[in-house]
Amino acid sequence: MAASGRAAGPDVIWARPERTGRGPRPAFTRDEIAAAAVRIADEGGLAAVSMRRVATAVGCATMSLYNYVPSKGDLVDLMVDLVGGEYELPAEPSGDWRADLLQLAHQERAMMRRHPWLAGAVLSHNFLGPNALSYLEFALAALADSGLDDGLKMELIAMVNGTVISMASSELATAERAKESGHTLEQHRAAQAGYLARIVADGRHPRLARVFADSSVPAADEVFDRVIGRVLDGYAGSAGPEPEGR
Amino acid sequence: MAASGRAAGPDVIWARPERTGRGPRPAFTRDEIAAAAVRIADEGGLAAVSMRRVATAVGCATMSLYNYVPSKGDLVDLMVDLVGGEYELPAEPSGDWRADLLQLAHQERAMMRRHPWLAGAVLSHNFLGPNALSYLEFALAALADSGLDDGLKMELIAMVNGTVISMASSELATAERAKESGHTLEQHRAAQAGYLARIVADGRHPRLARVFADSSVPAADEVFDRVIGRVLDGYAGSAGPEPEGR
DNA sequence: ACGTACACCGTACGTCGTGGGGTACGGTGC
DNA sequence: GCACCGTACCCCACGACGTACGGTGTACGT
Repeated sequence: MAASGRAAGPDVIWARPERTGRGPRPAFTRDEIAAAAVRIADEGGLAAVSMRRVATAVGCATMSLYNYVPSKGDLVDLMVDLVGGEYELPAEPSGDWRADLLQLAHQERAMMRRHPWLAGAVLSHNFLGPNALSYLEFALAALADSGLDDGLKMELIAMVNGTVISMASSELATAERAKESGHTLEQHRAAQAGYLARIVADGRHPRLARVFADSSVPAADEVFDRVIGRVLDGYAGSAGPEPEGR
Repeated sequence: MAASGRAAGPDVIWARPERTGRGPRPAFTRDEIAAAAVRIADEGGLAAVSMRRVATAVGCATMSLYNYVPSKGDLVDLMVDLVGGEYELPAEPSGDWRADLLQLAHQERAMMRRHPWLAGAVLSHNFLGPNALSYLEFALAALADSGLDDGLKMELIAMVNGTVISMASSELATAERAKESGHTLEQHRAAQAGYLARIVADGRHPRLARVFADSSVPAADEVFDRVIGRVLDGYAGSAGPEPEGR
């Protein structure tokens, strides 16, 4: 009665055991398959990840993948969590929660650049896999002595995450657009500037015109640090009633 | 020489004239087509938007759409900018820039709920169409007397945008997940809680366990206002050297 | 040792975006 | 007024997609 063709198992891929003990030994692991999918996505975008391509990459027939993964959506879940394992989480927080969160943000940004499909994937598949949970646990540990209550801790973590994703997305989307129109990034920027100049020339967007006139396009790295710092500062003042011995 | 099969025209859909004057009169306008596509996406997600479905919706053959739109990607551009026209921008800013930006954020959030596909679409197709430019112009006008320099104004606008999108995305992604697994939102939340409880039970995520234990799930609306307010506050202190009569 | 659950895979169905090419229409230049 | 030709329209077709189905062989639990 429930949905269409979902199997009887749980609807969370990580709650589904990888092996039941019966029958022939599987030739691969989920991680191998997910890793192959990640490789494909890294150099062709998420759209290039097809069951056929993943299958040939790992070396099996297309339909054999369905012995490991109930559907393609779950494969993307696995991909997201697999790259989530690339976080290098220290065993213990440093004691400076601002520095720790900034470090996490830097790592996340680097991951988004290594895996340009990641930003889009996490937004539509925001389920918490094991690696995401480890990340969360560490971030919470880093915020342990921040004075924030639990709700604010989660809020801040989500905020940092969202900010990183949104900054990375806009970077990546323009790069993507440039690539698919066959231009270099500079050609694309120039074309876009020309388009905007033509639009703005009608005089109905005076402020926009002034902003675009001195388009300095500041170094993205500095902007990133500044914005994340601002987010952290915004929460730093919200410490709870108990005094902290700073 | 340039790309593969791009037509000779400009690579920005809005720079392409809708009618050149020669040949038979077009039966539709781009806006009609985009509106049909929006209707389809509203009730089936962006994945439900196919050239065939849009064509039957407007009442023409599939391939006839390509007389109006060079590719499906450009159709999505048109869709994004079409709903961008739903902003109700006052003729003049109110004079309180915080209130104005909060108002814009509320409108944006409402749009994301009316059009659940929008969040994902703007992130991958972040090009500036006419309506997006009007939005930007108004936001800049609202920030005219904020004391922020132009770079910070744009940064703040992007930040508010990104925050709204990221909050909306996470809401929508869980709703989507619930729907496609055939559960109601409560069933889904319960299933997810059960999954997390089982994971967390191994004791290796103590802080996470505590956070999930008192999962209050606060009212989303309040959190939204609070977070946006925090973002605005974070920039309110960055006024430039010229004194403002606060 | 047996039975059976499961890994494997070939085939097939419906859908997708879109290229090619034929036909009818209607502004533009003589 | 007429010829021209760029454009709108549409049918057909291609390759790729996700995945349902059903058959075959293997190795574990009993």
